[in-house]
Amino acid sequence: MEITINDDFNLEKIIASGQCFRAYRKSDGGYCFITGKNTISIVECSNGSFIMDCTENEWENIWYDYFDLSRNYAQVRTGVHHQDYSMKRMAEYGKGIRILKQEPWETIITFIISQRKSIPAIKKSVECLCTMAGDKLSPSSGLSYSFPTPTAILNMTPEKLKACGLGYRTDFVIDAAEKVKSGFIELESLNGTTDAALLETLKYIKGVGDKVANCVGLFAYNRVDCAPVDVWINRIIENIYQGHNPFADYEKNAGIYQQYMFFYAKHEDESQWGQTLTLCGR
DNA sequence: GCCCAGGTGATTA
DNA sequence: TAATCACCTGGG
Repeated sequence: MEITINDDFNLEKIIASGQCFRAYRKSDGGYCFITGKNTISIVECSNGSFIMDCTENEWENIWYDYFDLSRNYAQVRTGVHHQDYSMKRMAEYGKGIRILKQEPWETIITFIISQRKSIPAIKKSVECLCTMAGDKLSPSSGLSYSFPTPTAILNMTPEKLKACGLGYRTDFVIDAAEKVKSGFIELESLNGTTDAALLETLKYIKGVGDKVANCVGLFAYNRVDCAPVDVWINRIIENIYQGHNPFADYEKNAGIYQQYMFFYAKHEDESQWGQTLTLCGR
């Protein structure tokens, strides 16, 4: 089907904004995403519309929410504080990014794995888990396996988990699987909780601290006021905001601004930050 | 071969 | 509360 999207929607930036670890750009220029057992391939046309290999029904029931299409990001970008020139610049730089609504279970595990790892290493570990313990999907896209369930993870031996490069995170992943499988943590029912309760519950899992919990809140539960702070965000706060965390001033959409900031920090050469941002006024 | 990567939890003062 | 440190492993 073909569709026109009248809002920020840049697949390249969405993938490069570090919120998902399995989506990728195919050699034919199409972009492939996966959630649960559903995969989609999207091609952008020269006239700005998009062609996807799914039915209208699948688009409306799965992908519309996955890409957070009910939110107007162009409008969100106008919410930058008048005097915050740096943020204005970063939001413009990251225009097209959207906050994906991913599977909570997969998001928990992938972000536990992400600690102290480079992005290529994270992707490799995640694909290894899927290949070893995920369900085989009908071919058509390059993603052949779903993300393994808690039970499937627990059926792997610790040795096999370690073979995916999990290292000391192996115990964390097992702990997460046990807490979810046993029902100690009910991922579905967390949808109705407050942010504070959600983060607190997630942090019962070993290896889930402030940063990972906020990532899960933002990228799986669509809590766009959650603003995870990692080393890249910290570099901007130290170098541009003189140690003051600006997200306190952006309450309800803080997580979206955080994502613009992360994308900027990650992709704009650090030697340019001062010129592009600080000299922009303030 | 070295350094460090989208953090966290334990330990110490 | 705040600061310090070890931690598996692999990519650059």
